[in-house]
Amino acid sequence: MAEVTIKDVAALAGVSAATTSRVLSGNPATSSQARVKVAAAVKELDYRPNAQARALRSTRSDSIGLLVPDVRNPFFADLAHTVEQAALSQGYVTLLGNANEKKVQQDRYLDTLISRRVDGIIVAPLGDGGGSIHALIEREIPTVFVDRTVDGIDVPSVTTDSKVGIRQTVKHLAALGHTRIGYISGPQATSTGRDRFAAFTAAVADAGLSQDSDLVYFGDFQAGSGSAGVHALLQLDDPPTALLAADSLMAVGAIAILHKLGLGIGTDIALVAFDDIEWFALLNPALSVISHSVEDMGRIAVDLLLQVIAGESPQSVVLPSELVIRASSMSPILPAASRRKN
Amino acid sequence: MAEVTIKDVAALAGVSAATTSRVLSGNPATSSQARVKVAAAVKELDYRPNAQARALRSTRSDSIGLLVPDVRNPFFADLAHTVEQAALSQGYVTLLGNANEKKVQQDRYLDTLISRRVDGIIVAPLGDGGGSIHALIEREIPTVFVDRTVDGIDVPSVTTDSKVGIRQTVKHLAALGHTRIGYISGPQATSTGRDRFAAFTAAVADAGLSQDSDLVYFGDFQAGSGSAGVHALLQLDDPPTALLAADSLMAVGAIAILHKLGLGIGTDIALVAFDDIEWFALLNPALSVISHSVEDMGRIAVDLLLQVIAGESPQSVVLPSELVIRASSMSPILPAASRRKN
DNA sequence: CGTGTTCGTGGAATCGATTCCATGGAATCG
DNA sequence: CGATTCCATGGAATCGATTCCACGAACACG
Repeated sequence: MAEVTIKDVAALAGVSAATTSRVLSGNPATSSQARVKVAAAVKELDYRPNAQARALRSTRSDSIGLLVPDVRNPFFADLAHTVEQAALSQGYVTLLGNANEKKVQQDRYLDTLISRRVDGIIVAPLGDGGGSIHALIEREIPTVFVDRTVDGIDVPSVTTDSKVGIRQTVKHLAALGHTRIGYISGPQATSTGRDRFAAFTAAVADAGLSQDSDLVYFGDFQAGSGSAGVHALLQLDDPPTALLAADSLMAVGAIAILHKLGLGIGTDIALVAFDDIEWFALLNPALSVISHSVEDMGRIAVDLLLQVIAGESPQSVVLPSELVIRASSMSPILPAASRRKN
Repeated sequence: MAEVTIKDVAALAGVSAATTSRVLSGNPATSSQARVKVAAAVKELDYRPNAQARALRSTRSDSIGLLVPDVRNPFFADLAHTVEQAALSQGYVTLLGNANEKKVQQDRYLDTLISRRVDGIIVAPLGDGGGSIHALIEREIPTVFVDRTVDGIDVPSVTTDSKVGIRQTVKHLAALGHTRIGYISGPQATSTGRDRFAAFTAAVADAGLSQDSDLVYFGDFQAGSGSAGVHALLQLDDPPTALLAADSLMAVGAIAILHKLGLGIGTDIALVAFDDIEWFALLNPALSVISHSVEDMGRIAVDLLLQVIAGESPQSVVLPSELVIRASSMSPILPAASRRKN
């Protein structure tokens, strides 16, 4: 334990620990001689303050927590990246937790983050307001929801307005002649799952398309359920001619099984995905997507959180979504006769 | 500041803080009555120990740091995921840092992690052994390198033996008739960049293929340089008929520009990428890859780190790599006459 | 020239938990 | 039955930094 402490620095600089601390924290009540002597001693000893001790006394840790449902989901990886960069530029370090789409793991991480006394938490929540999410509110720990929200819990949030993008998509598909659109939905236990489903239902009704409830498959935002969804939808007596997947991972699963079944995306069946991912444009055919800005979402989430930490009560922000048409949904529908049936 | 401390718990339970601490840390020197009373008080007050104070006194923080060069690189996102899960199962939380392929940011994060007194650090290093990497060693902070290493710095590591996979790839491409293979290399400032380049050079020589140095483009492991590399290689007087990209992001860049140029992957030009990513199999045509196990890498890195923390000196581990042939490199080479030239 | 500010500084208390040490009561042994 | 061991327990020191408070020197003003 040859740990260098503030006392060692103080001794070498020939001043007290109190003065050393003042110099290090930029307190103006210090003489220039003290400043240079301390600076020299710090350099000489390669001193790094113990963040734990500092946090214990000053009750701020200069760190925030970010809890995402799944780091491997490119959308959340991007989010982690932007949040982390934005936080860093404000002097905060980000502790990343991965709930792995499991409520118990979410609770486990929230507990840990609370224990470590992070200054605030950004979370894309899953489940209802029970468990540790509730504890956050009770302890008045600065919290911001990102991407998703939780009913009955009133904290600032940054979310996407999925209505516009989904309405555009349905209209676009209808214009190509599609009347039966299959929807691979997210879980109704998440706010994004519910919102997008509601938006889809409304858009389909408005466009006068089939509202057959068989056309909706409820997945879990993971790749596997995208495959399962396609499988189920294609086995209908009157299968859909276009598909909309409520997130990128389920779209990946859908693409995988469509390949396997030998169905041509964009020709045999149209496909649109929610969430824009760099690679989707590289697929052949390129995938149409409902795009929304991760960068804005991450940046704004950090902004809001810092405001909450500062004691303010910022308004929630809703970001727009927008359809980006690519080859996977460009061809007009084929006459029924020439379509294969699975 | 309605923070619940161990004293509150002690008071409610009718015992001292010392006893409460013993109960909470599972010290056997406690009576069963004390245990039940403390447990009840903890529950009643919803007490969470202050991890900072605990770490300050006990000099362990039960946390490890993971520093990756880029979270948005799916390979490192996967790595983050497995490391985090493996660490969690051993009772450690992971603090994720993102160097963003920048040495200054790497140093910034290492400093922060050192300040926070993490129990150990897993890092995929960039740059030479200077800066904060050096400080890690000097302070004898348990460190493990993952994926990459740093010359002259002797810490346990988990890396991939790229030789086998690259040799298989070159042999495979040669068998299809390719004689000029373009190589989009990683930066020579990273160990993986150097290793893979050396392996490629050796394999090409062994197979008796063209060793034209113009066939090598030096990129930076990011998508943009993949595009730039393809661009440069195709402008040669005698352009390559097959390409090998040294990581997944550069492969993504390569695919993007090949699409843009209207060149058919697997037909006009063969393409193989290092790093297996779930989506690569979904591309049309599916991408041939040199695959290595991220799961193993992450799990073993955590294993090694825990051993180092425990004071042992484990051996470094080298994992195998292997060629997975898919459609992007399956067709025999076309006769030169029928190939378009760019 | 004395009184009153201003200003840099050091001593000491403090944050919340862990842990050494001493204590007193119960259990065990000769 | 007295002496010894054992064991649960509480008091107090401790980890490393921050910050309140008081002190003394320097300076300005009347």
